[in-house]
Amino acid sequence: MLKLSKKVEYGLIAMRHIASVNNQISTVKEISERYSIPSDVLAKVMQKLTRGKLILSHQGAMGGYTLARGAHDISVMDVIGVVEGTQVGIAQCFAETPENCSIYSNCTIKHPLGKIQHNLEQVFASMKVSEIV
Amino acid sequence: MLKLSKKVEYGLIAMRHIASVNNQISTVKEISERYSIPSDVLAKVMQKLTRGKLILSHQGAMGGYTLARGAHDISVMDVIGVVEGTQVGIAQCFAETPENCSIYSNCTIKHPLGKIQHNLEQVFASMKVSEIV
DNA sequence: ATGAAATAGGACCCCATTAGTCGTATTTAA
DNA sequence: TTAAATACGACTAATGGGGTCCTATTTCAT
Repeated sequence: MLKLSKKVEYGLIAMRHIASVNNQISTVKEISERYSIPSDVLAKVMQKLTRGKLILSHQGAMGGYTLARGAHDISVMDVIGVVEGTQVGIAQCFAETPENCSIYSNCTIKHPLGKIQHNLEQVFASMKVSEIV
Repeated sequence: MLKLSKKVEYGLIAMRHIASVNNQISTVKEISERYSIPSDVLAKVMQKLTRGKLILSHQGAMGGYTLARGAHDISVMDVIGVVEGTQVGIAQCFAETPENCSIYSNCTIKHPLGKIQHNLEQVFASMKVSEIV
């Protein structure tokens, strides 16, 4: 409950890694071996980060990834949002299909949860990749 | 990802309900019908809240539950902590068995995640049952 | 030109956790 | 003594997270 997914963890580790080598090109192989991350899983995460424009991919031999912008300009929230297609939602009522919640119409805690949700987002948004040391 | 469990939602709804009827005795039947919550599930949640000393149980006919202290003195964090036996941990490294994490020794984001974890706890701790309107 | 090294991405499976159900025992007011 | 309530363990079903496998595509280097 309330746990980050491995995908997000891997994404953060990878982003930090690239930043830590001064944004020199880094490969999935290199990162997955360095941090003991299953390479197939990491590969998919990198592809999502690419589609989300947080990193740039360089295809072909000698290829790899670099950051798309400065590490101070990418937040943990950005990574979460891109890696998980959906935005953070601590309850169904903040997901795409609120009606799917079994108690939606009778629920009395939607508004306070919304406030909590907002505060959580701020926590994630305030930490930047550059601060992950 | 990062979602509260139904148990926690049910617990919050129940706590709020009891507070909203001025702490008069409330039954599982009453609450489960009012909010369309499966009564067996709610019953177990109430038992956990009782064991966690957030509410008082009154057994036997005409029994039910009341709050154990003022609604201003019970936080969302309290409810989460009691309903989920374990504390909130956004990653394995903050659970009872950190070593279970597949990348523990090579992980570079333990410290920053710890900081985020702390901030999240503050968000949950700062909202009280009395504020759930 | 060709082969090797890299990203791109779909299909599939395993398993742990969550959510819910069922059955039974116990307590207590009327 | 009965009915209404809590207490609680055992079981099942559903969901999602995490991981593996396979193939295609791109591009550098020889």
